[in-house]
Amino acid sequence: MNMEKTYSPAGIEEKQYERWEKKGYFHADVKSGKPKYSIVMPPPNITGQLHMGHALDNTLPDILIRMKRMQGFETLWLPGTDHASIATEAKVVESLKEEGISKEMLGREGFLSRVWDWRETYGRKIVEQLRKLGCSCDWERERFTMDVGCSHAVKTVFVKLYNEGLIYRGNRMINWCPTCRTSISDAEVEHEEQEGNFWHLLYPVKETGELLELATTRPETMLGDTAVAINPEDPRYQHLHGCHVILPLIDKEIPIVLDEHADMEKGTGVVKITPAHDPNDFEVGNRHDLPRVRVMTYDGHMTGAADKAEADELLASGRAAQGEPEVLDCGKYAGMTVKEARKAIVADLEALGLLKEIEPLKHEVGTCYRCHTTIEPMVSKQWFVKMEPLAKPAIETVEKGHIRFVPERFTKLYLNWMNNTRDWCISRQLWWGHQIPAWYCDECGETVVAHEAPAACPKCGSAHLTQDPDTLDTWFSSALWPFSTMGWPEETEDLKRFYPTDVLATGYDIIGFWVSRMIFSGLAYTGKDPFHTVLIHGIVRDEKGRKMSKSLGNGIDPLEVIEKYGADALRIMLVTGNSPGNDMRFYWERVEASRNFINKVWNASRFMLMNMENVERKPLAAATLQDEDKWILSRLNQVTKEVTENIERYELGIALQKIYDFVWEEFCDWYIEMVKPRFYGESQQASKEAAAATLYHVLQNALKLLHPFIPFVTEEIYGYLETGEETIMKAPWPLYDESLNFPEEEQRISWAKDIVKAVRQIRVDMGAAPSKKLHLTLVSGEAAVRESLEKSSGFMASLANASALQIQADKSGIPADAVSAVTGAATLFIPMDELVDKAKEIERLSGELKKLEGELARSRGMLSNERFISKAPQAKIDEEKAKLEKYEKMYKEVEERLGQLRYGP
RNA sequence: GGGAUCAUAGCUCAGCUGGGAGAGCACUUGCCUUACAAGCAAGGGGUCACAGGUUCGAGCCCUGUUGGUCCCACCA
Repeated sequence: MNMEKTYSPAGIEEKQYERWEKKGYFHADVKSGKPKYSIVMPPPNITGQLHMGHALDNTLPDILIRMKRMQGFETLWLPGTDHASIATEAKVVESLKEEGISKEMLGREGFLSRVWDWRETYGRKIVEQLRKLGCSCDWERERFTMDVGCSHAVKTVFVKLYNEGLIYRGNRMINWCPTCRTSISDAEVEHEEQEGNFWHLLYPVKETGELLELATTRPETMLGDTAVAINPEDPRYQHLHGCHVILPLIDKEIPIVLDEHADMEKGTGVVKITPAHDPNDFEVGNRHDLPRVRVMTYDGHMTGAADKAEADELLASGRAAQGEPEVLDCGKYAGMTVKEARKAIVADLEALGLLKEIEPLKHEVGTCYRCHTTIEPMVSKQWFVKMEPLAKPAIETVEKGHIRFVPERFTKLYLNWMNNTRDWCISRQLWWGHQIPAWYCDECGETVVAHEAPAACPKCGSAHLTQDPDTLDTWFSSALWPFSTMGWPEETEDLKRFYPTDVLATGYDIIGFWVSRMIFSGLAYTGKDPFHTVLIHGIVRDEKGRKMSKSLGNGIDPLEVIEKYGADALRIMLVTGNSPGNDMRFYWERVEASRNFINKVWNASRFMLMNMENVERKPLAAATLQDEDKWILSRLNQVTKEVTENIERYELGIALQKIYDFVWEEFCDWYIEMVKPRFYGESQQASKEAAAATLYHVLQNALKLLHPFIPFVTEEIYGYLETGEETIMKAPWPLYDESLNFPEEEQRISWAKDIVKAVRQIRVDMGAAPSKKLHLTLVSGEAAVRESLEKSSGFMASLANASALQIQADKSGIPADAVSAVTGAATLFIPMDELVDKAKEIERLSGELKKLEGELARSRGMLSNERFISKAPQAKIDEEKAKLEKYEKMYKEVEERLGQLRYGP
């Protein structure tokens, strides 16, 4: 036995992980006859480092997988990484910028080769970091969202949905990010409250000459107005039905249309309609067949003559898709940024007397989730997934309970998302990602959607076709992750064996992005729910409760934690005191506390091993076990049951708390202390062997229960146990065993513990030095109790530091001025050498009496309540009666003792 | 505007189906006792946000109020 006094994880963790991996413990065998249990890892982006979110994301499934593996399941935890198109592309563009290169300079192919280099570096890095965390995933099955298999799945789905009419291309309102220069989906738009203005503009009415007042938050879009809407019911404007307004600045005549969208309650009840730049207006435009006029370029400037010419040419060629917007030459405003144009247009309107007022207004503005640039709604030709038919079964499967969210409240969030989802814009104007498998004929404009580039246009026979330059939304491939990683659409062995998966563990922030899309995809393409349970966790925040972010610089690097305290400590920290779906804060003190617990486990093991050096290791034999042995075995047995149930219910924090308390308090603070006299004193060999066997059994099983949480240290210790097993990873999970319940011994040990605690308290109250040996006398009128206490006398004397312990039936021979205390089992007396302060002792006992009075009042109150007696369950009533009896007995004892002190015996 | 969630010890949080308020850290006191000072022992500290209700019994269930956080939403 050469264990260090304190456990230091450095070196040990690497060593153990390397061994596990080399031995193939993580690898799932398709052919084994065991029941399967599978989880796919939420693939981390290859954009950078492992962060706390990843650490949590992967600690939770690792706990589940490790337990299931020990329980005898064939476990597959499938890891991988995500190409993260928009985020990665931005990162690489940024890094190129430092070299003074733009992606355009490299060209598409050159750029992509740079991104693949990036992927090589960072993809590898993050996978290494997951290893450091201790993740027991099957690296032989590692996948990447852009590897051949996943790409094949993506193309298959795209072609299939296109042929079914569920994927279409068209001119629709989309969210445009001028910074990322791509469209993004509705899900990727975040709403931020911003200070803005409500500009009240005046538009002259052609027929009546009056000035019609309307309010807008975006005056710069007015050049693209193609109508003004009023509510058909609005009494104020009945006379304007069928009239027109003259759009100021460009003197263009546009109609006044009647539409429900104009809310009579809001503003002046008049709304300007800009179909090309506002989602509502787009709809109004459709209803009234209004032209769409685009006034902004894709990089956020006002359009000019060149933009118009380009668009006109496209329109004239007849190749523009239906609904292609016209483009306006904004004249003097052309080329201005949106911000500049707003200023200029407002100034010009004011000069014309057409600005009535500026009303300050707080309003929600859509921003890009990546760069927080204000989103420009635009009409643009993009690819969309028709959501309604796909969403329906995905809603049903959750409503029917086939897929369960933990905690349950997230079901609502999911359903809300699914019920309100609109068609999903999946095309991105990016290079990094799955290029859309659609080709357009250069001659006739025909669209061909296929796995491979077509040799010739099926319509006109031309050999000149060009692939759509756009790529797919990252989440399009993520949605297929649970099955694309297992070889789908091929009917692979893996797919048959491990799909559907069991649990998906992820943060609540990506339920909409990812979870919902996996569910509808799984149902649509495989006909199966991709998993039965979604385990939702919260966000790891900093100690002030803020989100960890790069811009705040408050992020804690998990690797730094691992370096300083070990992965085990980090894992405990992430699990303790946390419940599913709730956020948590990161505290270094909590990491430290976790590390301390690990060290405690380490030292308990050291204690056992040191003492077992001279004792033969024998199996547990009921005949030789003492009360305290049975007590701890009984406790372990219950903890085993509870912990297993808690983990199976995903209550990992509770499970860990229970083992933690068991190991630290019951096992270390009590049992080990109880057992010391048996090893150090002159006990029988059989007693030592029983203690050793118990220690060994309890420790071994506690280590197993702990292993899913702290895999490294438990494996390291397990190695010292000489179990004959190769690894704790595959050791059988402890089972609850009815025959190891010892309720009587538990009762007796609890009596003994109460007595020890009472003595310790007296010692402190009386200011007796801890080193001072005491004479302890226990008095109980019941023979059975005396017999029981007799059996515990060895450790009681030791734990109470008594030089002599006497157990008797009455108070004979006890000095009158002895200090005393009353416990449930016995009254105890300690004669003090020094004169005891009588008044102080009376005060102490009076305090006790008062506490007991309180208990009695409570108990009697309950039992004298007729309705309690008639309505409460009998067990509860009996329990209360037993308590009352006990307290009455104790009260009598204390009272008697006080009488003696006050008036003499 | 809709929805969710939280309010428990000085701080951060547990508290599972309602049956005598818990942990970690911090604090006080005393201990280097041969597993561990990353430790041991003892202790202080809570009208479980507020107001009602259901119940024999409420931190837990119901209603409302206040305050905080978050999500969703096409309010010009």
